[in-house]
Amino acid sequence: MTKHELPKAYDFKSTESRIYKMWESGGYFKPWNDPNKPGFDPNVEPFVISIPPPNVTGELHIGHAMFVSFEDLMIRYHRMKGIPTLWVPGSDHAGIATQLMVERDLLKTEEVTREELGRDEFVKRTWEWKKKYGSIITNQIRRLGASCDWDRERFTLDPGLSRAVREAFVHLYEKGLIYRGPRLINWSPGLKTAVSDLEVEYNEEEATLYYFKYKLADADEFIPVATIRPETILGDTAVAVHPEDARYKKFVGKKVIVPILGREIPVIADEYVSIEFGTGALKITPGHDPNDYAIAQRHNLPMISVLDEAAKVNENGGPYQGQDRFEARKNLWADMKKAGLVIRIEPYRTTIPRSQRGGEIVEPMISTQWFVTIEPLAQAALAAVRDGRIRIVPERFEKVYFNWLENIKDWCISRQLWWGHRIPVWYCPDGHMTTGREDPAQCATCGSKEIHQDEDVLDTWFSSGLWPFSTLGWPMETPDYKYFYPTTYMETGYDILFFWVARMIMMGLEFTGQVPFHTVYLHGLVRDEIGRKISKTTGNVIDPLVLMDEFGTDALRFTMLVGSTPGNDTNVGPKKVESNRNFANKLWNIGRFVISSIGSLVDDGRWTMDDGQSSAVHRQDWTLADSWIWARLQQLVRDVERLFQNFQYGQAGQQIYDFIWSDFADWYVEIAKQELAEGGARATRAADTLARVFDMALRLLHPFTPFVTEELWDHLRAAVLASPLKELAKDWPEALIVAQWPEPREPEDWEASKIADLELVQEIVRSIRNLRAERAVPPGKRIPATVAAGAKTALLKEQSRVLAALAGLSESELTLVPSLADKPGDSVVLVIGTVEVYLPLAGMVDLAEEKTRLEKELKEAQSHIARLEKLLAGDFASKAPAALVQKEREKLTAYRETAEKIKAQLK
RNA sequence: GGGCGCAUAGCUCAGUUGGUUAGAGCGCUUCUCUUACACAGAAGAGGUCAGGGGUUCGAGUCCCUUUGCGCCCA
Repeated sequence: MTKHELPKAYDFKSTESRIYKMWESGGYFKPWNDPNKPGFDPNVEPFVISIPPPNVTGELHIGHAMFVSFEDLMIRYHRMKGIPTLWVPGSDHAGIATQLMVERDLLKTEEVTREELGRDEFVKRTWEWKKKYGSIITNQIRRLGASCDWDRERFTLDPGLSRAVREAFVHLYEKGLIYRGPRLINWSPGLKTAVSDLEVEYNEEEATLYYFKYKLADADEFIPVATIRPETILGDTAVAVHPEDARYKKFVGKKVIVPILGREIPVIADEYVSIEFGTGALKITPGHDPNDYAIAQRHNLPMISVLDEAAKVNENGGPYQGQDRFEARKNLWADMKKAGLVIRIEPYRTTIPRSQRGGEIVEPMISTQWFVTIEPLAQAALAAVRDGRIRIVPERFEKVYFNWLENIKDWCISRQLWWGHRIPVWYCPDGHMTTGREDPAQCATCGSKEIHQDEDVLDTWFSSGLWPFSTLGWPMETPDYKYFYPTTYMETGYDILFFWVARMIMMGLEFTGQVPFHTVYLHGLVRDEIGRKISKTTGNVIDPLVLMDEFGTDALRFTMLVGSTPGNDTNVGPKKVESNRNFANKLWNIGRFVISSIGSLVDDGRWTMDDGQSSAVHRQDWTLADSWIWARLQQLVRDVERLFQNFQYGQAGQQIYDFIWSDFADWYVEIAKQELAEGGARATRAADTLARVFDMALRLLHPFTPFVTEELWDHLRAAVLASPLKELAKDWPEALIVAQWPEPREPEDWEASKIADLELVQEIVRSIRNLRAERAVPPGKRIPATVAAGAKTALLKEQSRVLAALAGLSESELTLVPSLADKPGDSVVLVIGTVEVYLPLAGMVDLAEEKTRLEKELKEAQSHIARLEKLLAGDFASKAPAALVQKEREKLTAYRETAEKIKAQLK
């Protein structure tokens, strides 16, 4: 392998799909311990994630990129740890979304509505649509590098998963936890279906408050009433006042007349009414308002529906029948004005319920629907988190979870759609209901053969709630179900904690008797570059495909993963992705250097391998730089492990990034260049360290940026195997994706001192570079230097080549001595701790300027001395941990020495 | 109304058992196409960690409070 084969810049376009195919065809995405295969060991605990199923006909958006990045990272990390790992992919039929999409398409291409086609034909067309477009999203998820086991891909309408839905429904029905009946529900007039409470969004908007008169039936008096929705007057069945309201007390028990319609309705007293709010009198429309519905139940009031399924006024609306709700509002109000019933209107801000899909105003309506009695399920779900069987990360979302489940309302699960799981209930002419795991041939009550199935389908979330176990075969006790269930992590956005996570927990406990997963990890939502919510109307949609085309998948993934904290929203924009593309390129070029260095080693047959690779003991022939980078790497491995255990993935990624760029590339590689130039054993050792460290860095980085690391590692492995270092790679597998994860080990004695020593070298180099830049010494010019290094003389002599190379010193003119009798004239002096560096910059030394500079440094040292003296004189010395106090004492000593040196210079 | 989060460099954000010189990316200034990388290297400027109070030897970090912004639930 020579560097000629590696292009100068990382070309993700020619790499990503090739690598993905290699992984997939190599079978790396499949768990190595598989209950369906010979040699299966049931005692090895697997790591399992079920994918949050995307809409089958949807297209990739930035939210998908987010969860895929996190889940793939979790999966790859555990896989590299040698744990049998399964990531179950799949998609969701997304009832409303898909049906709408197909309807829209049919209208456009064939100018036909679904009603014209009929149910069977429409469902057939939708399946065709699914077959045609259903793989788009999964292919896009592949592009993100997702290492799912595609052989286990599932779809919520698959026969197996449909059987699970059927079983779940029948189970709840037989247990008496499912019922059907007329209730006030949220109705979407545009979609002509019920939606659940969660699918309605409430936003404060500008509205109008209409004040009008409710005339008494038997007196020439009226009660003033205000409403936002005048058309609901048609459905009023009472006017309510507070029992203590002095203004209206006298009217309680009397009748008032519904405007225009002339119906008489009672005036009732109820504590719910607020005396201060509005006029203090409330019209009651139980058929179209949830609060009124509750009041009506307390007072046994009749309920009148005045709107039909398209939100047009029905036969109960008298002259307004057939008018749209907003049209009727206008006309009724005009008529009331003519009748002298209008008081006034005023602008008013209030919350308007809108459909999450489409944004139309949702109408509360009485409708016969199917419901799940949710309370008992919620109790079990509460207990599972309370007693720690399920952990939610970050923890604060537990509170949100508790609060929702403690106040939960029955779940409306029927939808007036055609695309979905049809409710498995049949009716006979007498209205008896029959359900069962198999389609019935006759009514279970009366034996009638004239039965027809319920027209409605189930809420898509009803099937999604079964996802972690239905995908593994439940209700069948399949080998997969027995081994892989319960799953391990549930990773998803906090926005679907109620929609999905809570329901999976409830349903998992109810149907399988087990928690569906042990840990819920909630990521934040993606926002745009300046923190705005992403929406089509704002026009700030971020297309992950565009970002991947421009910067590569690894760059996008790294952006998703790094710089965010669990449960907090993340801003994403091209700038960030670009800088991470640069990181991938940096890594690529480090790789080119490492690989070419290995490639140019001469095999003289004298190189023998060390014992152990990942936990290498400190070697006699290691240079300071070798020891330092190895010690830093061990620190990194420890930190990354700790951070992964705490779900601090972003922080872990940041540290790996910093290590690779700031330690390995900026310092070790630069030092290694000079050692490689020396040739012989020294060069081989440097190449050995380069190879070892780079190998480990690639392993650590792999879960974050799988493509570039895999590609580089393959080249690295080939290069090592073809070099005198070949022993190093003798246990490496054929692909990084299954390479062993670096395991942390306890710090060894030598590490701290080697790190400190190299840090001194770094400080000296930085000081010299700084001065060179300030004095505009030409970058390429090698300058002489004299160093009085005191106790550090031996160390710095050993590092003289490194110093010279990194600081641009002339090695032959570099003098290192413990101390100087006379300080060199016409030079600039740098004081670094106890080390003095003299740079004879002939003609560039301005004595006054030097004095100012040194005085400034002295002042800084003295301020530290003062601070530390004060600190150490106080309670700190007695109360703080001894090691810490010792550290501060050493610092003080060092500053004092520095100050002395500077003072001597100033004399 | 209840709950939660956020406020740190010009911008976007890290900083999780409290440890004394607060970091990154982008942007900015100066220099360099040095044989891995200009998608780069070197040097630099830039922060009273929203305000106030408290706990502590020690607070960006813990507690209370005020202000502003955002989200969720009703």
